[in-house]
Amino acid sequence: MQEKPSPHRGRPKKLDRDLILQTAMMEYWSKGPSNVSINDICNLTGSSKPGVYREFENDDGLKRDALKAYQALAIQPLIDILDTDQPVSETLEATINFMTQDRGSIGVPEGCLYVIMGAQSDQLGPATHGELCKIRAELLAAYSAWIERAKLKGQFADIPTDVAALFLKTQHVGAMRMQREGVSTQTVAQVLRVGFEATFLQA
Amino acid sequence: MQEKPSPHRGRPKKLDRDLILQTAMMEYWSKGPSNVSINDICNLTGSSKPGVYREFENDDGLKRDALKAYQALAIQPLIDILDTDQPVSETLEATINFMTQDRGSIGVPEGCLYVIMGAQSDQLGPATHGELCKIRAELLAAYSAWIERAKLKGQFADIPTDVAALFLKTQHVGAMRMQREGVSTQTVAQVLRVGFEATFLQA
DNA sequence: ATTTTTTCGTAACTATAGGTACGAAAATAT
DNA sequence: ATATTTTCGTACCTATAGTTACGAAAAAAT
Repeated sequence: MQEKPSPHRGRPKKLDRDLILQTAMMEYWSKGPSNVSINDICNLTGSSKPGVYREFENDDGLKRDALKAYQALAIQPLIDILDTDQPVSETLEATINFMTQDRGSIGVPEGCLYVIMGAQSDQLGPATHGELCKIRAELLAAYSAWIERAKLKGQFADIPTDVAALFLKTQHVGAMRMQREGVSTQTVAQVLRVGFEATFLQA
Repeated sequence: MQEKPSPHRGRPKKLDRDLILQTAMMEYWSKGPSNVSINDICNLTGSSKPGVYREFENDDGLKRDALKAYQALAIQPLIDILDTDQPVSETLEATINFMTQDRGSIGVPEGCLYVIMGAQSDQLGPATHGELCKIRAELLAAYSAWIERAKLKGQFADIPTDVAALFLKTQHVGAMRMQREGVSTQTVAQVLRVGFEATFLQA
């Protein structure tokens, strides 16, 4: 574990890449990507503008990397739940719990940055857009794999896998949207349950 | 029916309010509200900028009125379908048909301006935001009333009406989102069917 | 004709966004 | 010490957004 893969020459690096990334992610998440400028990020982190551009190339690059950070923080755990081989009903419970967990208590904004960016992709650059596509594919793949496994257990309704995956993602996105609009956690969970149980066959 | 409630004095009005409104609505709808400037609207309609401001007060006012025009064009018909007293299965069919009708053939963009604006409300002014809330309330009320009627007929699952209304709206919004992302009309219809039939009890 | 009323549209203003030129600063290597 | 390398950050540039000041134009009323 090398502390510094440090270049042995030149002025030492001051810019804190990770601080910028975390700050950007949280700002985009809570205020919406279009309401956060590079200037804002600079002021919040004490970085200089050229520094940020040197590190992330441009606005698009910063957004893409912030989205990557978000995927690691909040999407991958969901995928992991879906990938875990456990009874169908337990996966459903775990998924609902994950989606409706209290955000305030863990110091994280409502909603989902991936969903927000997806709904505002008309204002994003090609790099961020590409990352969005990648995450969408990963999520759909995770849903599809889980559905296939549930089908083998005879616990999933007779619905084409691709359609079912889109359906589940619709519920997911809908939950994030409602959460952002201020619908109570309890209600969101109830709505999710309606959707998830619609595809679920009691063993 | 008075052709002109015309002011009898002053320079005659040249500005075409309706042309601006229709143009703005279509542009917002197809490109996203934040990708259409007042300048664009002026160029497209041959209006002058101060003219537009005189008529709509500001950007927010224009967006609000464009959204109103959209509601009359594309939301009210859906509410009318829900309000029509007909067998539950027929309402479901009509709704799915309405949501997945071919847009190209009737010269109208994919997706739904109301859904788009709702997903980008962090970039909208108070007037447009207020109109969004109004439409959301109208839609939820229409869904709720329909659900109550279906329940009386014994054709709706045992789900709290407010939860069911949010669930149906989730399907609606999801369909519009998928349509915008390029999912085929057929697939969107299939996904909608999964959701709608989940709440439907055969008579 | 002249005044009054209403609308017109050119040409500005202001703010902020993304983005960069460039010389100074801080470290190592010679 | 000097040269080399790397990063730093002030100060700027450009584009475009929303918005408006203001004098001209076109009609009706006097």
